[in-house]
Amino acid sequence: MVEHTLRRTPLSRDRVLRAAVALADEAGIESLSMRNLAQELGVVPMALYKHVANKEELLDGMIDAVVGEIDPPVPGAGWKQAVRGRILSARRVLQRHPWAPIAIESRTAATPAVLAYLDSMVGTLSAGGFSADLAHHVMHAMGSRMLGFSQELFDASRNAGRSGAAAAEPPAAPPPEFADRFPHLATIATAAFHDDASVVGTGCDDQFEFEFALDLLLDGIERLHRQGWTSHPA
Amino acid sequence: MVEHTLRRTPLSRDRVLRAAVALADEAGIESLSMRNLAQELGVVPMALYKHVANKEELLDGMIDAVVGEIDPPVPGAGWKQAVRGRILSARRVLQRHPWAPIAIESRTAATPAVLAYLDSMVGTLSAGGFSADLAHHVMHAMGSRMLGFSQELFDASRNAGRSGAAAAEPPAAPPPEFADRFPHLATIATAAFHDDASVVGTGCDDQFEFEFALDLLLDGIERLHRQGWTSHPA
DNA sequence: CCCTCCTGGTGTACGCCGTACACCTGCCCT
DNA sequence: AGGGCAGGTGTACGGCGTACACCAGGAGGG
Repeated sequence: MVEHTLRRTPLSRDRVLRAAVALADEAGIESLSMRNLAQELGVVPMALYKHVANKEELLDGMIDAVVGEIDPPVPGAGWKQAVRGRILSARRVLQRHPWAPIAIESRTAATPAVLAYLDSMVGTLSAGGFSADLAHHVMHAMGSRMLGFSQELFDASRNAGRSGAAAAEPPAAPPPEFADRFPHLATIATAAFHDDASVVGTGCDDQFEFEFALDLLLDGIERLHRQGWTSHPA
Repeated sequence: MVEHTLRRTPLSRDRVLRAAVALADEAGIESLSMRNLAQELGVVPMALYKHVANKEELLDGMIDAVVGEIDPPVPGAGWKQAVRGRILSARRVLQRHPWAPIAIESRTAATPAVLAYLDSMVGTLSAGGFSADLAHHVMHAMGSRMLGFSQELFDASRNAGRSGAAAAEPPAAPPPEFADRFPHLATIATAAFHDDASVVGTGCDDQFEFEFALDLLLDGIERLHRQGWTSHPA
């Protein structure tokens, strides 16, 4: 029975969560089923339920795991650099786990790790002299961007298809009638000075666009903060 | 056989789509199954497949239907008012169809109506004197907010529970340990000057927060536009 | 006038999903 | 030695999307 006792390290909530994250990373969130996950762990599906209550809780655990990967705030910097740096770290994390945005958005309530992250973000703001009032609105305004979401309308990276980093197929040249039906989109798409201009949502430098929006927000926030904004601006 | 021939108006793609939207509106997107929808229409599930290719295409059709509800741009105004007004209209539409954000986000590619909407938005910008370059970044920066998404981290309105407008249960008072674990969040939550201060994500004036973020972006954009921003700012 | 074809609704069936529930096994503690 | 319990197992149920074969009944041509 040696083979039997050595066959595998016993399951644990942690091992389940880690395997789930790995599976979602490499096969896409849509192939994360309790059955697939169990198979991956060499175990029968129902065994998982001894370690997570149900699939919802499994997802919550996965989210907490990835949110925990986000860098802690750098201590020295001012609020703006601290917030900016942390959000960019969050973005890096989410890029390692492309399923996470969908998973987080689909949850209705926040998980502990997410709350802790947001709490620390608010802490950075108050340390920077923000009123609770302004900090509150800022948190809302940043919304899910706070967690590194690019929240594009069509997010190519969100395909979550199989094999994770598999070569995204060449953007499938825009059909010729595209320019006729959507002339303005065609204009800004072909005016995409970055590397290659192909179709909307591709040929863009995602990182640039993300920082563009982030800095637009941060600059606006800084301005409000400096002029001591309070609930009745104009 | 009169009863038979009169029994119902025949199905059509349009009737299917309309019924699907209605069902999702009142019962939540999670109870929109081909089977439920068929039952609602007094028809066997497979009958639907004579009018939509599959569930994906059904969702696309639904999205196009609701995006089509968004007001056309008001002709007289400047770009800023035009964009602002249209986005607020989009938001009103999405509030009538709380399932739509989830549905739109879950799609990987844009549908025709969405493209048309975005195209017209870009048109407004170029008419306002925006370079293709800046207009491009602006579209990215606005992201899904363009369609009226509030894109909060935890969006209470996104519960999509049964019976649509059913009374959201009283916010379930924040557990006492909340303030200990997340002191900063507790601060901005209880400092929620709006009507009632209860827990993060509630007791906030959603409309106010949406416009706050929207104007933060629009003001920043206006500033860039006025100073003739181009790809190399600082 | 009949026959044929086509459009659109039907019935059955398959393979996937999450998970309830009863069961069994082997270890730890007394 | 024996009892309890943590943790892995097997079976089963109801729901999902949808493939595929079928059939009714009206339209159109001979």
